[in-house]
Amino acid sequence: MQIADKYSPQQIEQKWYDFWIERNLFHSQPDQREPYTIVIPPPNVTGMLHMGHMLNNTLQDVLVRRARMQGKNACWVPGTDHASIATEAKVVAKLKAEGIDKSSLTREEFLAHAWEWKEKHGGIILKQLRKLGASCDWERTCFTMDDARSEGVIKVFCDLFDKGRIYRGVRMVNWDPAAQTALSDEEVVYKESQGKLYYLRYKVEGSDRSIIVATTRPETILGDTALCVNPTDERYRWLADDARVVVPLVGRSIPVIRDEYVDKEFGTGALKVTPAHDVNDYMLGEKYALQTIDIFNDDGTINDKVGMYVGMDRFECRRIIEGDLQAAGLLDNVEPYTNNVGFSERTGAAIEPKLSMQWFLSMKELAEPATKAVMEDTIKFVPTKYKNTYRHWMENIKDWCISRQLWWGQRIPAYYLPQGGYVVAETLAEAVEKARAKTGDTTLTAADLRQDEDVLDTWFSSWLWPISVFDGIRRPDNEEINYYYPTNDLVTGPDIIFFWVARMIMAGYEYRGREPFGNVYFTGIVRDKLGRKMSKQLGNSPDPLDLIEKYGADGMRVAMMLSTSAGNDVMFDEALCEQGRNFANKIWNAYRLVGGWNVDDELPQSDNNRLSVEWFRQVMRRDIERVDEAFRQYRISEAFMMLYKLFWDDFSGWYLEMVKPAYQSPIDADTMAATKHFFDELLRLLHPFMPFVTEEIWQDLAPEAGCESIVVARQPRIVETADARTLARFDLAREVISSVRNIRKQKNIAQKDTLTMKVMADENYPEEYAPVIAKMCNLSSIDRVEEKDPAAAAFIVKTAQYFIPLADKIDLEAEREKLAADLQYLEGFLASVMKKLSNERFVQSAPEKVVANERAKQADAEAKIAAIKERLASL
RNA sequence: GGGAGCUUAGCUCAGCUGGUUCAGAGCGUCUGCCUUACAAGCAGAGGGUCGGGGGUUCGAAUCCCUCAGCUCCCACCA
Repeated sequence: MQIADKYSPQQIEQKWYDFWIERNLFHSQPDQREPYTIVIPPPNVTGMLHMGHMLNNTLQDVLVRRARMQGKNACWVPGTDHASIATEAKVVAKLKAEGIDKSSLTREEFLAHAWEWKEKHGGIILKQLRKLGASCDWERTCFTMDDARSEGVIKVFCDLFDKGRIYRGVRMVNWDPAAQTALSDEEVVYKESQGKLYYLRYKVEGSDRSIIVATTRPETILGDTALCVNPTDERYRWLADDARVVVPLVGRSIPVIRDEYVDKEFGTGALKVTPAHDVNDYMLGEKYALQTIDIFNDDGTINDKVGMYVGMDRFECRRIIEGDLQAAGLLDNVEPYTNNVGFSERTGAAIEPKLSMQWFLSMKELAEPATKAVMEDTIKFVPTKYKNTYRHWMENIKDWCISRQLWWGQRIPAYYLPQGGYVVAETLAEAVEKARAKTGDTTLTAADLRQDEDVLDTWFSSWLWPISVFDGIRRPDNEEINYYYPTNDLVTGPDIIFFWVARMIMAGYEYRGREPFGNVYFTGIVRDKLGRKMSKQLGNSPDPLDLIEKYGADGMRVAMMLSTSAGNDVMFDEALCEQGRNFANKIWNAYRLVGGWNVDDELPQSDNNRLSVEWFRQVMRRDIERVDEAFRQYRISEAFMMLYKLFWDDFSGWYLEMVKPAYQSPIDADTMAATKHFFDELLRLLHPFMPFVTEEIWQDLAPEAGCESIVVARQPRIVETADARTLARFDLAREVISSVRNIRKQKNIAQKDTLTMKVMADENYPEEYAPVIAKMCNLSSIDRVEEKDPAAAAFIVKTAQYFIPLADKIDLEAEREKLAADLQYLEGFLASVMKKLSNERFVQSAPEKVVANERAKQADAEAKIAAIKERLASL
């Protein structure tokens, strides 16, 4: 076989992905096997693949490929999310660039544009996932706004409405003036921002005194309907109980109220109350029956309620009003001030608290079983620290504002009646029926009904995802949902634990009566190697597709595995991709070696080869067990690291070197068969992590007739635990080999120069490995001797002494120094052991095992010391 | 303001309920090698008083207290 000495992923990855797809190897349908299911966290339909997706989807693919190779019916369901606000914002921007204003379009026209955009840009991200090697069942690709999912959403809305869980009402909500929609609390991110604190002068009516009020938002004086001080505040004792003040510039007379809510320490201890534009002020307004004046239009400009600054943007207004207050002598002071301002997660606009009519979902009852599920580990969180976060949120859960003033999404199925009131129904026809029943007016037709303009929050569809992808909402008893639900593992980021994870759990219990998944693996955030978040502005976010192009998908996946541990942030460094690529190349070259061997059927298996094979068999057993255990604990990168070392060090560095025939010499059939078997097992173990290079080699290795791909081959399983003695004895041999190499290096003797070795053996001499030692060290002979050889380079492993006769090359002084250093260390070590053993309290209180071990250490150290002293004396 | 977590080699991290090789791994660094699988490699080496201080214990990286620094989540006093 003539193959390149460098592995070229670019040439083979597409080939094998196509092969897998042609054979339909990722497709799943219910059968007798145990199912293993993952639903993808649906990325935004018009999104692009970023490093976070790479991490997340690599992990999912590792899990699903491994499950598939364990003989489970593995099903990974892909799909995308319609991402209401984000997508609508993109479409609006695109139309604007074309000179089309959204407000000039009808709902239907706008949606036509939006669907067009979705068809054009939608699903690119899923194509990109194929480059990574994701083994999704593409036939099952879903979209949160396709017919099946949308019908499910509407059905759930109606159901929850009928159950009395959904209500409509006027509440203070987070208003995004850019998107012009309400947002849920979770969609608001608070950031510290540099602002000013303005001290405004409110003149007291019928007095020449005034009250100074500190505020960060002077423009909201237009909506002031009261002034509030703390009743215990001495500074305001002089105010009459029914005192009134005049709003600066506006001239409106407002009452002074007294409430404990006001913090005397802040500013001047006086608070202006604007019930329409501040959550706390709103509560005060309710409590004291204050007037509510909403001064903003939906886009954040000033409306005409007050007749001042009309049409001006809120921030512009703030600037102008500052000047006007100054000019009127009503601005006492301005100082810099840092405060937390809420911004829209999607559009970045500063949130405006706003009173408006919205739909809400009552959460308390839904939260109960969902909280329990996680706290009692029916659903396991990895890492467990997120249980606390989860519980805290669930126990303080607020009702969910589910309506959005957008067009891109599922329209709320509420229909308003001409005579007032409304009905909620899954279809228009049903709505007409309900309307007739409700009003008694049998002449009502569809044309008389007006459907609510709002759509539902995107998360109101994604919370159903683990159910809806199997059509379990519309057809709750279908074969698929019964088979695949609950899913097994969910891999996602902790940033959407409330948005998504918690709500899926609630929906799971509400609509299936049980958990939607068994385990939730939280990944960290991908950062650059300096620890900064990846962002477009910083330009520190590499394009994953470029990296795949450069290092191969396997290299990329390895980079992800090397940099992650559950729940910790990922410090990504391109050097890790390089390491991944190098590893793929290592595997490739190991195969070039083995593939190039010629078998001689007549050749008997040498002791060397028999020993090597037996040793490596034990190594495999030991490591497979360790890898299994790591997977059980979801320590996935640790599992990978074990395999990395197993392949690179034990297999390539030791085993292959041990059995490698001399140049152009043949190998015996038994050893070749064993080596191929090991290689096959290693490839299977590595396949979930590195699907492409393993398939490429595995196909050539062809270990299994009738199995078309490593994708559906089985993971190696151990039937017997590793023999610890074999492993321990080999470790001694390995130490001998290292020692000889050291001598060669010190004396500058090339590997090709043959040496001989003498051993003063005891039970710590791994004699059975003599052939291996001889081969690895290029020794022509290993002889047992009873006497020391003073004219040789010597070393000691445990208590056995080894001598390499070197004629004139020994440096006695150097050896003496080294022995003296060893001696000193060992004596110190022995002293510390003796100190413990001579301590009665240690001997009494420590467990027997520990004491016995200390005694063993003592004996061991004493024997070694004796050997070294002996050696020193002979020099 | 409330809560959670982190601090171990130059970097990224592992060290589970205190006691074997408890001070580790990978990468990087340094040294020597183009030895017919692989220089994307091989053989070696150096490197940390486990953030500071105190305590419990025969024994602490591991448990407790305290101080310092960092990160995240929740709340949102204008």
